[in-house]
Amino acid sequence: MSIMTTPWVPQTPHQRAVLDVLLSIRALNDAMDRMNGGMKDDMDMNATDLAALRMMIVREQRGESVSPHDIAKHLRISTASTTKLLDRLEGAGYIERHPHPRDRRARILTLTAHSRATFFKHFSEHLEQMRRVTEPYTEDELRLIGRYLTDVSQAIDPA
Amino acid sequence: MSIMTTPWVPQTPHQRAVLDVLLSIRALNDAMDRMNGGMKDDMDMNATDLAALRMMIVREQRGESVSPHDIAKHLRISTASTTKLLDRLEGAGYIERHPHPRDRRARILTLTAHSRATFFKHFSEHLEQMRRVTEPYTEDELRLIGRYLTDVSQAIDPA
DNA sequence: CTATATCGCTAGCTTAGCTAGCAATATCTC
DNA sequence: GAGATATTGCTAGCTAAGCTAGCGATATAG
Repeated sequence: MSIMTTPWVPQTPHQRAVLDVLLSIRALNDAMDRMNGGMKDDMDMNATDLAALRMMIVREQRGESVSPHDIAKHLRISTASTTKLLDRLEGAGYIERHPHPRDRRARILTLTAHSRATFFKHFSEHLEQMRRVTEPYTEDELRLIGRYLTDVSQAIDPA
Repeated sequence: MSIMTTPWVPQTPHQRAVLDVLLSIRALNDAMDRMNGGMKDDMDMNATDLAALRMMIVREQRGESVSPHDIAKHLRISTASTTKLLDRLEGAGYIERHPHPRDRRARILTLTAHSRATFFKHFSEHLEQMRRVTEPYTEDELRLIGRYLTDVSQAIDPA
């Protein structure tokens, strides 16, 4: 059985360490599921809408713009579902739809200040706990960890 | 704005490093959203059912048993929705409902071999990529990373 | 032993995702 | 340029998945 979920038995301490890290990533995924579940309750929002918000926050941080199509691709839902999702988010004052400057079919989506504030308000408790466990590490260690996390993100989602 | 989503401006290189790590965790969460979206498509399954499966796999790895109630709490859905979810998973041959040995009201849920095999089959490509980026790190580095990831999981979801 | 709480379920309602298809616009091909 | 084709986001109507209310069976507290 274990050979199915984790396809090899580690032969060396290094392989064992690799496996442990991969397992801890799965556990982290699971913990994040739970955190997202909690936020969805607290913000009175469904899981998909919250994931869309999270995606927009990440994109904004990178200085990238977001279109309805981007949301659909990211969440793997249809563009029709995306329209409804955006209606909900816009109705609740979380986002705004703006015309694209060059393509008159397209829209540019932006977060409202209210959206960022609300998201942060509900995320801050978790953030505080995360900061608490992060701070004890040295700068070099943090750089290593940051690099690894970025590597994994890219491995998981090359786009 | 940035002061809203990330409530402080780092003053020292160490604080900057902490912030970078926290941001990369958010990016990882985002990448996992996308990975889960892909798997849900490939396995022809909805996001919640897949999250339930993921949770059961993690619990199994820890040697813990899972009840319908555990699923409801984990995913923050009602027990009624959980019953339907379990009907779907059972119907598709992913799980089995067994009687609890001591409590005749309760059930014990188990994964089928088919379930583990299917999950792994669709997860393996991502796993391979993750292993590829993980392997170059030294044993000591991996232990550090593993420890941090476990810390963060616990910080996010103490239960 | 009675009273209360818990477990998982059913019934019926509501919400959110899907397919099909459209108008408007952009881009490709000649 | 002109016509064909592709893309963007939307509406309409259907299907699926979550919710509340409440139930029978069983366990536990007083």
